[in-house]
Amino acid sequence: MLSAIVEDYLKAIYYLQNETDGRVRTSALAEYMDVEQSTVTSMMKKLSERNFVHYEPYQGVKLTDTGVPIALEIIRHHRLLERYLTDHLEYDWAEVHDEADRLEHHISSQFADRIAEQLEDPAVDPHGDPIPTADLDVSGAKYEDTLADHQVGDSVRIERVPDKDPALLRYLSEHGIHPGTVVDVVETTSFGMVTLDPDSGDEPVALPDEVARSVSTRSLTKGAN
Amino acid sequence: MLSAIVEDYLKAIYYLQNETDGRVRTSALAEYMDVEQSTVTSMMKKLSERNFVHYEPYQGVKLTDTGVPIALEIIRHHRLLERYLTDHLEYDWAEVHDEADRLEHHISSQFADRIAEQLEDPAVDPHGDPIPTADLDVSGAKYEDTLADHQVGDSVRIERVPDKDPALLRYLSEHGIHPGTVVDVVETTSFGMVTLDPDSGDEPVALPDEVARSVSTRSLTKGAN
DNA sequence: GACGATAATTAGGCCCGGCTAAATTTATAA
DNA sequence: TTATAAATTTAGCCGGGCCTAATTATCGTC
Ligand SMILES: [Mn+2]
Ligand SMILES: [Mn+2]
Ligand SMILES: [Mn+2]
Ligand SMILES: [Mn+2]
Repeated sequence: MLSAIVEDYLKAIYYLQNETDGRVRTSALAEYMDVEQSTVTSMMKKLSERNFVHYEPYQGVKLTDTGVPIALEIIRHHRLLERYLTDHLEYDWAEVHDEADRLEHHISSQFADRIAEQLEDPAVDPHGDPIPTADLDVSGAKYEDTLADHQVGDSVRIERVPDKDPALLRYLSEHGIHPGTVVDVVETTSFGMVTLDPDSGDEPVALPDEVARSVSTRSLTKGAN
Repeated sequence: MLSAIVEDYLKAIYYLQNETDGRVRTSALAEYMDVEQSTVTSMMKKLSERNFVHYEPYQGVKLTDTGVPIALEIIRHHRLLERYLTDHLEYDWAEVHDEADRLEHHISSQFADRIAEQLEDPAVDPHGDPIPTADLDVSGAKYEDTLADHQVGDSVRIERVPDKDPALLRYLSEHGIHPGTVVDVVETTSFGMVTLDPDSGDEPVALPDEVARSVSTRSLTKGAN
């Protein structure tokens, strides 16, 4: 019915419209999908034709009520697969993304349901991203702040890390940073660096601001300054 | 690198050339792949171009030494997946074929190796077909005779059943026929019917000759007539 | 309010994997 | 040996998903 490519476009639009909180621009999609803008334009016309998106020339696109559940279904597949690969097939969390990104389009919903059952309906994937339920509810796990939003001295719990960069994931895991890890913010600099001290006893870790902004957190205690 | 379609053609050629023991004809491939003959012709030219097959116009094709391991790799994926789906994900053996036929093209070799490890390197899939080893050795499990080759009174063990027809698989499993089942041949008719009496105590089962010819067996004891 | 930079779309083309209809080759049988 | 039937290939087309180059729209700035 739907090609893997079409599904990937819908998923990309879903992500981007939740980030920018509005219409998704052709340029943003082209960058995200790693194709030329003209390719995006022609694809948007087709998706619009099929009623998956609202498309206004020169103004960007937005998923329709038909498009959203398709995107969510694929995201459910993706995150369940990541969870399954790490929990049952000994994958490292840095390896799962690519495998899940292919398989998400080819497993049946029966397959998804079976692995969900074996995993006992997990709420989040290995990177802390919420897994939509079987009826595509995604209300759980809205992360508000990030590592970049805290003050020196704050104690915070890591909730979610970006899942697409294996090098970053390996770096984080080498320094004991996972969803669930509690860290103290020990330093922030004017030139864009955040230093964390994990409660686990691991050595302090330094992260550039851009990374810090992509790591979701929950505030535990405010620092005493 | 290789499209799922190309992989399916190579797999089909592999099957057909082992059945007919020679060149695979355009018509046979067209039938098997459910496409027009002209489609097969143009695909054979491309596969030949890429050195996956020897193609002689009007004479059919044969896999090259480059083509064979590609086919075997996919067959390995297919059969490992079938085994995994039945053993670890509660699939019925009648359901696994379609799922495996899609996923075989999209799992990494890492994925294949991990499930092989979990299954402890199984020799055969749920239908009794041999699973090529990681280095693509397929010397194990060569089945010589079929249900149609036996005499009334013979006791035989079922070794392998055809895996593509869910209705047949359901019928067989309802009558207690699986690889490993031992049955007595109790009747053969001139109008193409074989009747079996399972040792398990299940009721006798009747099968048309064409099905009987597709069920591989091992002879245990000759009947006393 | 017009101008230039930037973003987006259009035009036209390529490769893939299908199709139908028309040749052409091979096989069969008189 | 030759005619006919059957199998196969060729020719030409289509949709999907990509590209480059050319055109057009939008937006921030003077
Ligand atoms: Mn994907
Ligand atoms: Mn993830
Ligand atoms: Mn397949
Ligand atoms: Mn099988």
